[in-house]
Amino acid sequence: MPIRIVLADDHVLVRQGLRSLLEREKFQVVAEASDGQDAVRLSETHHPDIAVLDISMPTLNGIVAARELSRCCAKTKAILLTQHEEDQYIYEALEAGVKGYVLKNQVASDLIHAIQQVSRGEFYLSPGISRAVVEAYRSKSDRPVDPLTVRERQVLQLIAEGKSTKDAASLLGISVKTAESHRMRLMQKLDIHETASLVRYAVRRRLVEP
Amino acid sequence: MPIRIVLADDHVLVRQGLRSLLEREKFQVVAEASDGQDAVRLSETHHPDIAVLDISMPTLNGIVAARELSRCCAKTKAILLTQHEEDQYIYEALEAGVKGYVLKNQVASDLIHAIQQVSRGEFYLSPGISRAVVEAYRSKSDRPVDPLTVRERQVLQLIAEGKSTKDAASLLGISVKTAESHRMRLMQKLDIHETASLVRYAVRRRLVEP
DNA sequence: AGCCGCATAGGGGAATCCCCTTATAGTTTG
DNA sequence: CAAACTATAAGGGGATTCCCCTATGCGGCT
Repeated sequence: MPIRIVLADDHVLVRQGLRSLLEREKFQVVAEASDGQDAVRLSETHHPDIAVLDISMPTLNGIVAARELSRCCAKTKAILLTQHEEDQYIYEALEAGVKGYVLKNQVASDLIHAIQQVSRGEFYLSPGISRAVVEAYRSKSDRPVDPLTVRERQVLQLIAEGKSTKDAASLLGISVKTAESHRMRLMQKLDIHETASLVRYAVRRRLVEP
Repeated sequence: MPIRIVLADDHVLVRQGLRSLLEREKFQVVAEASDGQDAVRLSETHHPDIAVLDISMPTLNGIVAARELSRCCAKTKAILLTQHEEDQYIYEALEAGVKGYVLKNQVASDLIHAIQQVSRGEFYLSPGISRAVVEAYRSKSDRPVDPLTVRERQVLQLIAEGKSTKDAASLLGISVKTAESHRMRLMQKLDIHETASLVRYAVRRRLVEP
């Protein structure tokens, strides 16, 4: 029985390329998602062994999606794909229950190994980020976490992507007033008072691409 | 005789995914490059029919590399890959002699078509950017690296810094309504309709720090 | 001379943002 | 268990954004 995979990346072309790679290795890609919410939804449906998640995705980024997955689909193990190796989110990723962390500027065999290793219940980290992991753990005590809750971060990401509060609400399946509440509270927490600064904050935090 | 291709993208994983896709379609990938200089060098060596170039690459970005190619390897036709639907990129790309322009959030068949069409000597543009191309050709005489006027850029910067239109107006010593006019016109020019996207644009253009 | 882009300025209106308040229910933590 | 935090929802209201529209004066180009 082949290893079953859900594949999430917002670039269709990249996604199909990865799919082609994985299928060549006899993995079974049971579903593709172009955003975090889809990735979670499809994982709930298909119960794959592995979810390969790009970090920068609309609606839910890969880390938040991984956190969701560890709640709703404990069987599914998340492997994150990322472009940047100076990623300060490695810590959060590990905290979110991610089992593998693969850099996009590694060779394909790296992802293959990651999938095999993770599906055996082990961890996998791309070469070159071990240092970053150590860094992350070292500064664990004085880590500059942003004080936001998961929900607030979701709302923030959608706002920064250019969605209105109303759009964000319907995308998250909550009331407009609830979304407004989240938005207001996160702005209070961050001591930010306009959308513009909010967006710059989100860009700094790599919640969205500039 | 298969169509011979040089493939350039700084993310190895993405590159190998694309290669897998292309080889499935019986194209022959004769070389891979992880930056623009390599792409040019390898094209000089292998004289491929097509060079598939990611736009964002180290040393030489895809557009500059395409310009080099049109000088040194006239036979090789450049196809650009990009994430963003940025109008001014398209303009620069066409000026650089690019024959195809494919968005990463298009399906793989789009790239396949692009390669086939371009190798036949035609142009190929991903659906959804034709409008931008028309725009680009319409204003062919002046080169809008950034299509904004000085005043519009000033307003944009202040907006992106978190100032309200009113604040921007008083900082520039003009009427609120004038500032609003500038703001509206620059948003029209950029085809942007919310503050958030405006801020991300300003960050990309390095008008403000994220 | 006439057209065009640019900066200036304003009217008006619908939608959205920003911020205040209150309230309930569930979870986590001390 | 109580306290704290979180997610949910809602009412209200002033400020701002977003997008129409018109209009004037200035400089440059053909």
